[in-house]
Amino acid sequence: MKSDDAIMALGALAQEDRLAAFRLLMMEGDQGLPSGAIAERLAVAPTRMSFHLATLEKAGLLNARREGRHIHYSVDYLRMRSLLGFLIEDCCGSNPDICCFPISEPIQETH
Amino acid sequence: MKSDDAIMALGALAQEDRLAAFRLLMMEGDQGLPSGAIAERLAVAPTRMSFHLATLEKAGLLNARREGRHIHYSVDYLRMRSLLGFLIEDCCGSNPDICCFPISEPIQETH
DNA sequence: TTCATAATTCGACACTACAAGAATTATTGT
DNA sequence: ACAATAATTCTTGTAGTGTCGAATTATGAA
Repeated sequence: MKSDDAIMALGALAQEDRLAAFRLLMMEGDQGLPSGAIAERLAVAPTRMSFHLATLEKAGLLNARREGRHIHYSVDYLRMRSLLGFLIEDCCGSNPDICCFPISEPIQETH
Repeated sequence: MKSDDAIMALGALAQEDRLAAFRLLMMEGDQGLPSGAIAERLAVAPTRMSFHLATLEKAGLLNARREGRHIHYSVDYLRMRSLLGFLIEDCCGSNPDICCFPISEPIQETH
C-alpha cells in the first residue's frame, strides 16, 4: 500500500455514514449487503448512501458485485489488512520486545 | 471509542503530511520527536507541521510534552489500539472460524 | 534584561467535500 | 414493449479544510 492509497481509504472512512456502513459490512463477511438495505438500516437517503458507497469503493475498501437488481457491497478484507499494516508498519522500530502492534504474525490470512 | 472520535482520528490521518508524521512517530515509540525535527525530516514548513501536529493531537492520536524549548510529540498507542479495535469490531460476526481480524487476543497490551 | 530559537496562532484565499432532490440507467416481471 | 424496482449520476448551494506568510508566545542563554 502506498501513502496515497492510505489517504484515500482513511478519508473515505472519516465520515459518519460511510464509517457506519463500513462497520456494518465488516460484520457481514464476503456476502455483503445491497445498497438499499444499508441505507434502510442506517436511516440514510438511498441517493446519499449510493454516493458514500461509491466513495468507499473508489478508495478500494469495498467490492461491488451485481446480483439481480441488487448490488452487493462487501469489505475488501485484504485491502483493509494492507491499510492496517501500512499504519502500524515498523511500530517501535520493529523491536518485538517493545512493539505494541506485532502485526507481522498474529493476524492470519483468512480472507 | 465512539464514532465521532474515530471520524476525527481517521480524518486527521487522511492527509499526506500528517500521515507521514504519524508513521514516523509510530517508529519512535514513547520518546517521540520535536515538531522541528519532524518538519525537517519530512521537508515541511514548520508552521504547517505545527498545524498538522495540533490536528493529530486534537484527534487524540498524539501526546505532546514540553522538554526544554522543544515539544516532543509521540503516538498515543492506547488510542491507536482503540481506533483499530473500533474499525474491526465484530468482524465477520465475530465468528472465530471465519473472522479475519481476531483482535481480541493477538494484539497484546504493551503500551 | 536582551537576544535567539522553537513553536504556535492568525487572517485571507483557494479548493474540496457534503447534502438534497430531480433526472437517468439497469434489471426483472407481466 | 411496458411498468416497477434498485441504484446511480447530475446540479446547486453551502460548509469545511489546507496553504502561506506575518505576527505572537514561550523557553533558554549571554
